[in-house]
Amino acid sequence: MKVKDNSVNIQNAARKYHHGDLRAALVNAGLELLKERAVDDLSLREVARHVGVSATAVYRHFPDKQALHYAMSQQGADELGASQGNAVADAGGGMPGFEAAGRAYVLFALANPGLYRLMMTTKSSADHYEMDSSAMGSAMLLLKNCVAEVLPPTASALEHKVMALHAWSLVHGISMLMLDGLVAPDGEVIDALVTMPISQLA
Amino acid sequence: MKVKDNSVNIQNAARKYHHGDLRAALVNAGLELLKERAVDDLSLREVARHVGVSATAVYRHFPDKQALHYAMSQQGADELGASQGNAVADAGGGMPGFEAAGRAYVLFALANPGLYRLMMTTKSSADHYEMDSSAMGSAMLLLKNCVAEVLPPTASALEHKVMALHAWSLVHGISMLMLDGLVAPDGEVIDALVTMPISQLA
DNA sequence: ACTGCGACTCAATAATGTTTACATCGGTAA
DNA sequence: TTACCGATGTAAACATTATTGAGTCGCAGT
Repeated sequence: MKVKDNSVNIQNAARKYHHGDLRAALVNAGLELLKERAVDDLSLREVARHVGVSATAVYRHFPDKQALHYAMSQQGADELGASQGNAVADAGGGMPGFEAAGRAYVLFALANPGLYRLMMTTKSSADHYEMDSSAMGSAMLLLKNCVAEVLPPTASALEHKVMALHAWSLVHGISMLMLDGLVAPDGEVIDALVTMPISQLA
Repeated sequence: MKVKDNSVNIQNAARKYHHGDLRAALVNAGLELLKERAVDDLSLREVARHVGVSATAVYRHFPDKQALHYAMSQQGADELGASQGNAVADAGGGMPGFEAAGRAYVLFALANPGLYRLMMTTKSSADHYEMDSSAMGSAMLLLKNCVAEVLPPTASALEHKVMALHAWSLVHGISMLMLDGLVAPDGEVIDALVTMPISQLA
């Protein structure tokens, strides 16, 4: 998320002093470890060790552990957004696109349990009360677009909001229930939930 | 919040050696602290301190910290179930009861952020893949009953399952979004989500 | 070559979860 | 009553953690 990168001279490719973009390396290592550990079993020191750097080096790039978590969360949200974007494009937009986005959301959560939990647990720094901003920004935007494509042009802003909320609540709910082992991760059930109620809302 | 108190003879009232039902006291202290702290900022030692007992005493009643969490989670689920039960009864069952249960669920989550997060995060010990068992047992049962009251008698088992899943996913989703500050906790929005889609499903 | 500053290391601190060995209470059986 | 024993609690110790502060190293521009 660093902004400056107009460099042209030798060995640029971003700030690269001793290590070579430690910040990104830390985030990636963290995401890597999150594939096998739960977030509570993931220590700052272990991430640093995994990158081959002293534990305190982390503090040159993040004010504290939570900040690292937030960065990881953001990158996860980007991946999720990209995955959903592809799904929507493949489905050709419209209502099938909407449903595909929902499926992609749940599948992402099931494929990345630790990361998904982190994404939903990590508090956005301040009080937002806006569906944009937050780490889930890009995914949110996509959701809004899907809603806009599905609802008739006469629909009110409230209707848009409620439909978006409904869809998000639904996919988040199934995801968590399946991650927690309360519901078997059955593709047919996912399909049933993602398609049925949405089409009735349109 | 103490439950058992049918005592007739002198100082029985369950196992009470040095302290007097430490286990319950620890769970209650944990729940108390969860009202103001997040679960990650809640240490075993602090709970013990709050009860006025050594930190290692906890291990006479719980094998580890997670077990304490699980016990707290269970008690929270019971409270939630009771709250929903009252709501259903007040609404007189049927579809209004179903909606009332949904509202009660979301309101519980908003009133107990730390506890609710704990309840959803705490993994049930083994792999269940059953919507019963788990800490959310009583709430689950209530949900099933509501669904049974609302669906026609001809509905298949799958339809029951999907409708229950849909409802739970929905209320859980709104709850989390509001707890995370992504959506303002507006009672009207809650009502809109809880009532509208369910009635369309019936 | 010198200097400054950004990126990193080392050592230390307070706090945590958990284990081990020990103390104490209360009921049971002699 | 008295001696015991297991359930319950304590104290000390250990490994690990997040975070801080005082340094060290090396690239950049002068």
